[in-house]
Order: sequence, then C-alpha cells, then structure tokens
Amino acid sequence: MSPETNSSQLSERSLYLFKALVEHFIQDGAPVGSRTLSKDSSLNLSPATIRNVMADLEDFGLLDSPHTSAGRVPTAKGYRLFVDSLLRVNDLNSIEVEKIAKELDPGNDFKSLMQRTSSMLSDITQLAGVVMLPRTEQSKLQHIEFVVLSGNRVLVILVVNDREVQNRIINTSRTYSASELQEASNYLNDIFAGKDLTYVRANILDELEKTKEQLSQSMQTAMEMAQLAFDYEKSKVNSDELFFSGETNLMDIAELCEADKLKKLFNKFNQKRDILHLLEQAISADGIQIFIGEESGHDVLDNCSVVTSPYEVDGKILGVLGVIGPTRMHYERVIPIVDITAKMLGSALNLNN
Amino acid sequence: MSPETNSSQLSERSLYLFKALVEHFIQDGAPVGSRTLSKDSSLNLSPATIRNVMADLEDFGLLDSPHTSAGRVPTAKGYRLFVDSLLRVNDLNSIEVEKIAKELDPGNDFKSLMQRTSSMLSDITQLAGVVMLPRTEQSKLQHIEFVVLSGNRVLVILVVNDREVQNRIINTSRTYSASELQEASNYLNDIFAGKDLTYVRANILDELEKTKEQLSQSMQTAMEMAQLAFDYEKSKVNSDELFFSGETNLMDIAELCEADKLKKLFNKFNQKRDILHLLEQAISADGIQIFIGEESGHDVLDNCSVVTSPYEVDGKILGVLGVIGPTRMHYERVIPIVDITAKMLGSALNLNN
DNA sequence: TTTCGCACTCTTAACGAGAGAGTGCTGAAT
DNA sequence: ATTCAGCACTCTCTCGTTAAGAGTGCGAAA
Repeated sequence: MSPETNSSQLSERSLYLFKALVEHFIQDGAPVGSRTLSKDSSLNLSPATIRNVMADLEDFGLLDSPHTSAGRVPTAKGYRLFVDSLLRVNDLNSIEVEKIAKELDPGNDFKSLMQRTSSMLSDITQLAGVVMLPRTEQSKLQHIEFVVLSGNRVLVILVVNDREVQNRIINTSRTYSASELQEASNYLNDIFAGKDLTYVRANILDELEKTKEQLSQSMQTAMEMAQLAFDYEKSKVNSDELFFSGETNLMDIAELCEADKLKKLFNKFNQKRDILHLLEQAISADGIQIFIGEESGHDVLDNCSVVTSPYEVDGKILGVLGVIGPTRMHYERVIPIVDITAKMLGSALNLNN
Repeated sequence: MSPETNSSQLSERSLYLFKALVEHFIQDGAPVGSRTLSKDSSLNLSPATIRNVMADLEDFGLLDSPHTSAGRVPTAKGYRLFVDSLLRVNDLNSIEVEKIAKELDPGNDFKSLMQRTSSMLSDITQLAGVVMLPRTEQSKLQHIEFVVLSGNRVLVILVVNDREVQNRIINTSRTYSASELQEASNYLNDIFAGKDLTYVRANILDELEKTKEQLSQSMQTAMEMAQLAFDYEKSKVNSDELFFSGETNLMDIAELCEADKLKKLFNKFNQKRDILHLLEQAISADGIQIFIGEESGHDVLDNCSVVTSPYEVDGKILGVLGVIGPTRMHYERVIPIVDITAKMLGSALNLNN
C-alpha cells in the first residue's frame, strides 16, 4: 500500500505516463484520455497501448475515471505518489525571489508582517494564503505598565516575549493615581519581569500574602492590579492567530465553484478552528508538508490540497505558513514558493530580534 | 420624478397593490403575476384589473417585467418608494432586543466590541454585517511610554483618545537604558499629554531646538525618541477601520449566486475601500439610511441594498454600522435591527467612558 | 508486446414539442 | 367609467429524442 510498493511494481514507462497524465490534468483540469496522452508523451505509443497502461494504473488506485467514456483523473493516492516521488520542483526565477523578499521586509509591526506574508503568498500563487502564529505556550513577561484612563478604568500594557504587546482595560473599584500605579508597576516589574506568565499567575496570590504582612500601600495596589490584569488574561481564549488572504482566488477554481461547497469552505475559513487544527499537525513536520484532498480529514477540503511549511528562527519553530488550493495545483511552483517564503520569513524575523 | 409626485399621482389602490407586490416579491424572490396578487390582496379584484394597474405602475417606472410572460418585479425606484413611503416597520420583539443587548455587552476591548457587533448583525439578519469606526481626525495624546526590547529596539506605546492604544517598535542608533527612557517618557508626557497628535508632530522640532540649548541629556533622548516615534506614525496609512462578518450568508442569496458576481462582491469586501466610501456617505445622514441597488454607485452592489445608521456617543457621531444584503431583503425587520443596534452600541460605548 | 479495428458506453449540445405562467387587448356587464 | 371574462399570444422551462464526440475495453493481428 505504501508508495514505494506501488512505484516499484510499476514499470518505468507506466510511471512516466502517469506523471505525464497528472501534469496534463493539472494543466487542463479535464480528464485526460489515451489519445491525448499518446500525442504529447514523446514516447511513441499508440492510444491502445496507453489504455492498457492506464488500466493498470487504475488497478493500483492511482487513477480514476469519472465515467466510462471520460479520460482518467488522478486519485488522492495518485497525487500522493506524484508529489512524493515523481514531482521535480522548479527553481524559482530570481525575479520571483526578489518579489517575495520585497514583501517580506521585516518592518516593525509583527502582525502586519504576517498579514503581508499571507497576502504575498496568495498573490503570487493565485491561491489562498495562510500564516499561522501559534500562541506560544511560553510567555515571558517582559514589562508591565499601567495607564490611568478616565473613570475608574486602568489600561494595562503587557509586553511579552520581547515582541508582543497586549493591552487590556480593567475596571477598578476605586480611583488610582498615576503615581500609585507607577509604583505598582515598578514593583511588579521588579519581581515578575522575565518570569513566565503562568508562573506569574500562579504566584500572585502568594505574593499578595507576603505583601499583606508588610502592609505597604503601594505593594497592595500593585497586587490588586495584577490580579485583575491576569484574571482577565486567564479568561481570554488562548487562541492561536491565523492570517488568511486570497480566499476569493478559490472562487475561480472550477472544481470548487459549486456555491454550496464554496460556502462550506468559506465558513471553515471563518471559523478557523479546523484549519488551525490542520496547520498544527504540520508544525511538527520537518519541512514542506502536503495534505491532499480528504487526507486532511476535513471533507470540506475534498478537492483541495494544503501545502505548508513551518518557519523558524534560530532553529526554533515559530509557526506554519502555506497555501490552500485545488488538488490540481501547480505543485512544482507552489512548493518552492512556500518553501522559500518560510525561510525568508524566518530570517526576516531573525533580523527583528 | 420625486417619490412624492409618484405617490400622489397614483391611486390609493395602486399603491396598496404595489406594496402587496413588493412584499410578495421580497418573500418569494420570484416575479409575481396578476393572478397571485389577486388571490391574496384581500381587495377582491380580478387578475385582469390588476394587470391594468400593474401596467400603470410599470409606466411609472416602479415595476419591471423580466420578459413578457413573467410576473412583475420592483425596480430600484420601486424599492425607493416602498421603503420611503409604504413600509411599516415592525417593532422588534423583546426577545430579539434582549439578544442584541446581550451581544453588546461593552466588555473591555474596543475592537472586540466592534467585531461582536458586526457578528451579531450578520447573525440576527442572516446577511452581511458591517461596522465602521472612522479614524478620528482628532487624536489626543494621553500617554506615551517606552519599553526597552532586546537589540537596539524600543517599543513605543501611545495611548490616544482615552481608549486607543498604539504600539510600534522603533530601531534606534544606540542602546538606551530603561531609566533613560523612563525620564524621556516623563518629560514627553509633561509637555505633550492632552495635546493633539498633529500638534505634537508639528512642535517636536521646536521643542528639540529648545532642549538643545538646555543640553539636558534626558531631554535630548526624549526628543530623539519622539521624533522616531511620530515619524513612524506619520508614514502610517490613516485608514479607517472596518469590521465585516457574515459575508458567507450572501452566498445563499439566489440573486447573487452567480460565481462571477459573488467574486467581485467579495473582492470589494476585501479591498474595503469602496465600502468605506459608501459608509462615509452615510455618516452624515441623520439616522437610518438605505442605499438601494445601483444607487450606491458601485455596480457590484447591483442587486444589493445597504441599510446603515450612524452610532453616536454624547451626540457626537462615532461611526456607522449596518447590513448588506439583497435588494429584496426584509426591510421591515432589518431596519429596526440596525436602528436599535446603533443606539445600543452608542450607549454601550457611553458606559465605557 | 504492441497495435488496429470495432462495438459499446457515456456525456453533451441541439432541437422541438408541449405545458405552464402571464400578459395585453377587446368587448360585454355592471 | 370600472371591472372583468375570454382569448390569442409570448416567453420560459422541462423533457425526450437525436446525433456527435470522446473514450474505453477487448479480441485478433502484426
């Protein structure tokens, strides 16, 4: 059942023809018949011979025919074999590499970089691009700051992991002065800076006990504020972040243009949950990973493939990015694009550090 | 040409029938014929008579027939008359009001409130919801704060207008210490807090000159940082913010389900520009405003209507929200929903202040 | 093993007929 | 003057039929 078994049991010629067929299908989207294949396969075989070969390939589960008199179409298994063993990936020409590099100018805003990356991916592939930034389990608190707003509201600013800024507004029971809050943040920064957020949450109560004994007003304030701030944090859904773009490109794809399917697909994008789940699988993969059709386990992605690659900084995987398109996509182009984008995003982020 | 002229020239009965026809069409989406109308119009007229009336209405440009033997369909002008003079808006039942109120729980996060409002709108109407928050021309700087990051990077946090937080990272030529930056922010807060951002930008250079004379190191630092920070701000596109949701609901609408139109529409949503422009027109309107079909000037919105209402706090208009759907939408339901949502969003924001 | 020829299957487009829906007009009834 | 029944007419939609086209599978020949 493994691709190896298949490819070894199939003759060189069969594989050559299979490859030609898949390429042809990817190009046209129409089932391809023996006659067509005979014409452009360069080995001079008659349609009849090719039919025999195709019958074999069908037995192996690599091809399928929609009906008796349509040509053959690759199955998911067929695509698998194709991308795993047959595909020769093109090198990107330098113009495209330029283009990618240009879009990946690190800039200053983290989210905007993710968004731009996703846009660029969809733009350059004419498919849907996606960039995931998983919520880091490890959140090192770097700095905490309070700003008094009008009313009894206080703005809490948390700087986490040297790049991420979280803002939240908390309603307090009484009015605090700016200097009180300044003291509070100084105190909190002293004891908690550099610590993990979960650690902070866990140890706030203990600290609160300690400070009670010492009875310092400023410390009391600090602790009250901190509790409010981190309670809020706790209640917040710890959702990963996902940046889509170019969904509309998928509307052009013939295979998907049934309104019904399209709607389901778009809903999936909106919910994000399932897509996230899919990408999370990819995060542990070593490099490019390709999900073909139903392989992903989501029937909405029936005729879709997802090409992903994790991106990393200093050997540490930060997230996953990729492209979603029809199974019949130009893998030989998409794969190097995703690959190089992941690498370049990695180094762009590295620069940022 | 004005609706008044129309309605005064048309008999009571004609208008009654017209209204019945529009309502029927909104319900079914199919052209409605004389026979159908005769059955459920309660005034007992034969189809033949009704045909005469409909011919008149067609002459007035209120109705149109797709072809000889299909029934009649309201024109844009017809819808205009309908919503302006004929429509009787339903009161919302209290359950729905409850539901809206629940979703509009102010919470703490501004953006999340906008997003939730938009979701709620699309959810409750089964159409696309949209909330616009125009970039306020007036941006009063409330607080500025610097945080040292690793490398020569400094995080600048700007609190503006008592609710909005802007973060940006700037790369500096040398390393600054935390205390230096603390001093700098103290200084900047002293002179610039409460001032308008444009004022701040304009006066930084002047201040820089002053401080040069005084030669205080900390002030020098402050000015350098501020320049960097506000230069960045300047370069940033001052785009309004737009929150969409429920776009996929539109895929169910028969009138729009041609893949081509749908794609164009979705692209418009993504670009946001045109939609923003449309909503900006609505911001000066007094209350509910309805754009019908091509009236909006965007041919993509051919079969769409946009129902909007500005929302305000303390009599000051903050933004616009609304619903986008097919021309043939249930105005009598949608209008009060948009209306009440705008009011409730206003008071939710008021609470926040 | 390859190829040719042939019968067979299935899809698609085109055409025409018939049903259904709805109109406009005319002329009679109210 | 309205209203309305009757009728011819128009247009769309559906359905069955047909013919063309594409492609297969298989048996027999090279």
